Amino acid sequence: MEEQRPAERNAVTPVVLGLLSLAPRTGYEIKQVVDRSTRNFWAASYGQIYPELRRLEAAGLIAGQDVPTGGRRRRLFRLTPAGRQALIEWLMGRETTIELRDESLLRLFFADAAPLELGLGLLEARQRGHEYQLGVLRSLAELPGNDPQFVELVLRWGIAFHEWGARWCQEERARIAAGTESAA
Amino acid sequence: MEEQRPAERNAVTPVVLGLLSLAPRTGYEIKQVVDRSTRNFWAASYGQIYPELRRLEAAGLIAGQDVPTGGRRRRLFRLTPAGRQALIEWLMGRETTIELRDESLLRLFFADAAPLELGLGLLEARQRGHEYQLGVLRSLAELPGNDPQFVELVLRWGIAFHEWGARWCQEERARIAAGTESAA
DNA sequence: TAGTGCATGTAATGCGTTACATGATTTC
DNA sequence: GAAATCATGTAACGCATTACATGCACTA
Repeated sequence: MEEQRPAERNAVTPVVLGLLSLAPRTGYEIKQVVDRSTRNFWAASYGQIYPELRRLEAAGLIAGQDVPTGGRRRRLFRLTPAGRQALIEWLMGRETTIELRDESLLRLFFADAAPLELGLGLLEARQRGHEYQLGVLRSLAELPGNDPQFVELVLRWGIAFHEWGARWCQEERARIAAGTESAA
Repeated sequence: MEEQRPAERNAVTPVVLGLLSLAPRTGYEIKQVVDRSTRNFWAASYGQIYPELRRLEAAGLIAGQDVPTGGRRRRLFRLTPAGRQALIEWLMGRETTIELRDESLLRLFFADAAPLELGLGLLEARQRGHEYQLGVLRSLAELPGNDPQFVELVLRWGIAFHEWGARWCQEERARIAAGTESAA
């Protein structure tokens, strides 16, 4: 028996619909924008994007038109009303996947197996990682042109998160160092 | 031409080595511990753990012995000196993968496509998620028995992170609500 | 004219989860 | 004696990344 497929969304569906809700784009452009914006909390690759664009067009959620540049073929997609509806339904969705794979935390977790200096070094490296990301995001925020408020909100989240993370590492390093002194 | 494989580590290698550095365990127990500790930042499944245990034993990094409980077979693994060395080398490693897949942030990012109340609802839902995780981790922290200091450090990280995250959501909700009032 | 960027697309690869199979032991 | 838990193990599945193939356009 064939299953009914209401929309059959997958991991890239919301990214494609969402980005097209902000502006019409080609598959190539979608990938570029993802790499400069959502990549840090939601990645997507060509191998997902192009098949998904065809699927969503067949489902009537997006509409593509050929807009060649000279002899170079180019297909621009825009969101249809049905697509906007699907996006909003996803926004209202209940279940929410959140997954983290953080090797830096894993190293910290097992740092008791090595001398204390190694653990302190891990904390310092983690702090530097936060500070680096902070630099990237801050330069993004300083770029001219104002984003929609929730896009800007998420950028602010990233900045605040890395600020917090760097501070936390700093404080814990001081804490451990202080504990070592009194024990010595 | 056959490649030289120095250790051929994969994603579960450090978890297995690390957990066995704390205590000898069976594959089943490793899975249990992972699900109660590292799962939130580094997951592992049976399909990875059991093959990896055999692989690591063949490589001499861990040693298994049969310790049946009555007629139920049971194989306990412990770290060898070579395994401890491999763990420390991983701890000193330079490249560090950090990946996040956070559908809640993705929804926020695209919330401009819907009425403002929906975006505020997303922030509130995110805050509740943080508060829920906070409850889980706090009850973990209150459990008797003291963990090694870096294990405890990572638990503190989780608690501090969710405290920060909940506070951030709260503040941004207030911020947006204030902005709406003055605009009205 | 060589190299980079725009643009589309797919095949192969690798990996992790899910689901299932098996069987013993403990608990209610 | 039924259900839950301990314990091991693997096959199938789904999914995402990587890598490659193709070809045009721009620029140094």
